[in-house]
Amino acid sequence: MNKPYQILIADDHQMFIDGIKLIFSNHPEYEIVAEALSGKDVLDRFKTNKIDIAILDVNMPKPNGFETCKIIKKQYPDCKIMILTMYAEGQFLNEFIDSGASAYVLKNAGKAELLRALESIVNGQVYIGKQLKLIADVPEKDGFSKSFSLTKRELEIIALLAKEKTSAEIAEILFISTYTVNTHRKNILNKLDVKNTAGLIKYASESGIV
Amino acid sequence: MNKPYQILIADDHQMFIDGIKLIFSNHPEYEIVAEALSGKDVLDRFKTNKIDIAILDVNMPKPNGFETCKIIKKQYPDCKIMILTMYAEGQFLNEFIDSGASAYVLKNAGKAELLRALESIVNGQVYIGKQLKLIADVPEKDGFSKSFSLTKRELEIIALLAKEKTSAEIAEILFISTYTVNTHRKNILNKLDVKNTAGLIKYASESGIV
DNA sequence: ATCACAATACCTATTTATAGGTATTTTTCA
DNA sequence: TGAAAAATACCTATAAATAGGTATTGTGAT
Repeated sequence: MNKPYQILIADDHQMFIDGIKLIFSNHPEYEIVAEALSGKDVLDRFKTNKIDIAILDVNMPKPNGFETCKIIKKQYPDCKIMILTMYAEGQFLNEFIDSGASAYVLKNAGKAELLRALESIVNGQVYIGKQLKLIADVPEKDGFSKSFSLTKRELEIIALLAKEKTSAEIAEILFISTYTVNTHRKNILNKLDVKNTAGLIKYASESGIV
Repeated sequence: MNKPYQILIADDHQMFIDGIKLIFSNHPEYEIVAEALSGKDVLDRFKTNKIDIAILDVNMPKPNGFETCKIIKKQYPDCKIMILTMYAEGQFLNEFIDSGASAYVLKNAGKAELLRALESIVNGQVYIGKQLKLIADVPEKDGFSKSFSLTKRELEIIALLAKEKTSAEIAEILFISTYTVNTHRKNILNKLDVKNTAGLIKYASESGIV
């Protein structure tokens, strides 16, 4: 086997770092050689360790994930970087593209997706978490660029539809008019280019947002 | 109707117990007659209650799920036991078989699977969660995969619903009456214990049917 | 041969979803 | 601050789904 990839993990919560370490514990192709609790920490670790892949939390203190990423990329252009984020916020997409990172994944993505993202990275590809792709205008790599972006509200409504709620029930839960819910549903169906709720739920399920 | 099955739930997190109770709240065929927060608790409850089915968390304190299970089985061989686990860990499979339990299900399995597992149990079958079966290489004895008892026709209709077809379209494709399609849909919703097509497609998607 | 189940079909009533609009207010960002 | 995007709301009409039934025919297993 090749030498394992040397990985740095950075997050301001030690527990989260431990969780990630656990995932890697039975994956000898990756070796965690450094941990950091802040952006400044990360840069220090880079001075003493050889890092192949850095996994950075967006919401890290001092220089945040994206800022840290840019600095690293300038000094160590060969290092691949994965950005982890807590919430599916679309506005960070531009920052992500700017930062030069190779992967953008939700924290609650689960083990399988984390490993898939790493695999993409080591193969020189860019990986964007499925949930994040839904809310961002990301061109699909296979020519057909399905370009849509679901808003926060639309994602809320999808989540409730997946819980078998009717428009009227959703309206009550969100304190808005049933008319509004139906408008949102109309827009969602158009954006995702599906014909009905069945298609919508199937799409959402496959994309990992429900 | 027959007398409801008397159920005990054991988990060291009260919130989880409450969640399970909610699932049963509109299933009068099951009645929760006891709760326990530890293995020792469970054994105490057995002394005062008649229990038909015990639902035990693996990671319970004192005697854990499997140990508790063995003790119960020795004293109350007629009691059926369902073991719940947080993670899809294969190494517990042997313990499960040893323990004499009747069902082994992931905690995040969802309502439908929980109910299906219970149905299997009361029919004297052994049920192993789909995700667990995948990692455990359990031979497909007759009855395992059939436990959710969807008919061939019902599966066809689910597949077409996932392709965004309406009842009328399905009727045309299958050369049957729309009435018949709707009857099937009614039966499917009942069997899977979902409220509408959204729930149906979500379930089908999670189960790998579509 | 009979029994259970699957598949079929029909009926009615009600609820919910979809499709076509228009239009105002609020938020976000350049 | 001004434009764009998001969220809101309303209206109407039709299509579709859901829920409650009942009932007949085919089919495979004991």
